[in-house]
Amino acid sequence: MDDFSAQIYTQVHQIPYGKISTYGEIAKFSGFPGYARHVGRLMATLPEGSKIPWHRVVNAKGMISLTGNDLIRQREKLLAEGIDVSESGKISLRHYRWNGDPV
DNA sequence: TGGTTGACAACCA
DNA sequence: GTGGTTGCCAACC
Repeated sequence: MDDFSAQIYTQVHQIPYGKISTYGEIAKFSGFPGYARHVGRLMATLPEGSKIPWHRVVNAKGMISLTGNDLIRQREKLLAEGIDVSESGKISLRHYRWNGDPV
């Protein structure tokens, strides 16, 4: 557990219910601008029982980058929080984007 | 050591 | 809105 992952985990954990953010923003807010890919890699390697709301993190286009079963799983979680997600995994960033403000 | 890959981002057509 | 290209940075092979 290095500082980078710790910061990312904390930041993602700060995303309030019903809100989402992008990989790039998460990285930036955590103090590591330009490390968007690493945020994605971190999410990909999260343990199943993790308390991290990884499903609230999407790419800059506001779309889920996953495919197949993983995409469905994330979409279901978001829908359960009241976030509108299209069948293709597209989200209305305009309304659900989190600006990084503390809860 | 060096080329490839990736849950990305910004830009352009 | 969608699809292709380029830039990034570390992990992976």
